[in-house]
Amino acid sequence: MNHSQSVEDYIKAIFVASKGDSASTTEIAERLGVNPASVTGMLKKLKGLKLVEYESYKGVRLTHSGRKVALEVIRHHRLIETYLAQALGYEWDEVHDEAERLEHHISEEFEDRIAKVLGDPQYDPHGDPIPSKDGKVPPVSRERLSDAEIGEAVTVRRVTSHDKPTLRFLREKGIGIGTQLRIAKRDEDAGLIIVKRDRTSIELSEVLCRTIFIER
Amino acid sequence: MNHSQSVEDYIKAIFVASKGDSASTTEIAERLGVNPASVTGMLKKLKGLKLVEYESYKGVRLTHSGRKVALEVIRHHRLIETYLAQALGYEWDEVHDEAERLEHHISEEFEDRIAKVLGDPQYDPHGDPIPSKDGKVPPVSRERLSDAEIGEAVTVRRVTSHDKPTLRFLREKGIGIGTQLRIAKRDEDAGLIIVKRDRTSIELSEVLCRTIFIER
DNA sequence: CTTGTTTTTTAGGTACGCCTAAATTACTTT
DNA sequence: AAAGTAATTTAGGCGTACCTAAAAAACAAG
Repeated sequence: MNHSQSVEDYIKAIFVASKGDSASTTEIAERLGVNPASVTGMLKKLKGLKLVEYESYKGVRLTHSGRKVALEVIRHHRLIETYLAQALGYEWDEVHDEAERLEHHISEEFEDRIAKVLGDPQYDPHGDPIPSKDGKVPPVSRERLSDAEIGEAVTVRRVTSHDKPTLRFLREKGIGIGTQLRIAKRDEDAGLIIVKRDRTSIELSEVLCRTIFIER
Repeated sequence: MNHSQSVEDYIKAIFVASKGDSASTTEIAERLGVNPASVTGMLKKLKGLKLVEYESYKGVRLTHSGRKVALEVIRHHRLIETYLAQALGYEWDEVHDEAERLEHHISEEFEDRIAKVLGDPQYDPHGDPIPSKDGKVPPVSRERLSDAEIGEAVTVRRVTSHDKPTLRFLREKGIGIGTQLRIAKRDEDAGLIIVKRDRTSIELSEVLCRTIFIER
């Protein structure tokens, strides 16, 4: 039940890499900034811990208990991010690194206390869902800003790009979770979408808009 | 400027072990729950990092820069303890372990933010002084409750015992930092000191009273 | 179905921080 | 000053998690 920081990092990486099906050694290696050869070694260890199902050359997937570990780590991460933003005034582009380091070192007690102070939040500052203690993941929007029609009024619910400069850019433009936008124009050639927040118009790249999830 | 958790733990242990003069290998080993042979190895490493002055069989002492590291780690530890107590409602007997793990993993940014939220506190929940960012240590009382005279009225300023059951006992008796007490009686034979808090009288062992520092 | 490319694994090695057992140095006592 | 005891260091190992280089398996294309 208690795993090394490395183990937790691998499990988390496997969880996000294997959307549904299984994850490849290479992708895990890339996510962790580690050599593929090192991943192979760790996968064998994780198999021994019964956290993954793994056969040479066939990819990995989390076991039930591996998935549980992943959700716990992600819960820690997102709760900490939320706490940093709400209680300590961090901006949404500043929370990730701090949470990344802290997530492995807080106790159950600490987790419970910050969750309580925050009123058991369901979403973190990026709109990412915070798994509950019993492993339930709150629902998320699957509609992308990039798919919205001209003239539509939408509310920003989630931003999956965690790139710092991008998040800072959005913040400076006054766009965050809960912001209301209207699609004003699209420039397909330049790959741009022009949106309006109140009366100000903002140019967003199509690529960025694919990471912004909305409610109509 | 950035050290491993082990290095930080050793430096902290050396700092507290070497009150004034130099620390012995054995004492450091005991404090860290580690084999003396392991300490020797680490001391050589620390010497290479210029954090300690060390010659075989002669004991260790921190260099200027080692002392700086120690004060930083202690600042982290005590700030976190204070934060846990003030912002998250931890009791003074619950803060140590959590702080011990977190102290190595918080950023400067985090340190600054919690210090600010707390209003740059000078003392932690046990009354231990919190070194300032530039390495100044606030003054502490050197008068022990065990040395107070019968009839004297005193205020508790610091408890250096960090033993959990002891701290819990004091808390349950309503004794904490800032509590006013009057020395009612002494039983030298039994090694007891009877104090009064408001109208209730409390029996404390002489040994415990030597870890309680007061203001008269 | 064979060849070439990509992915993955094996083999061998490094750094860190710990361990035990044995040797050495320092300290104490007579 | 010698002998015994205690503290410390040396020597040799272990586990974790990483690396590079080389071998092997899987995949893709003609």
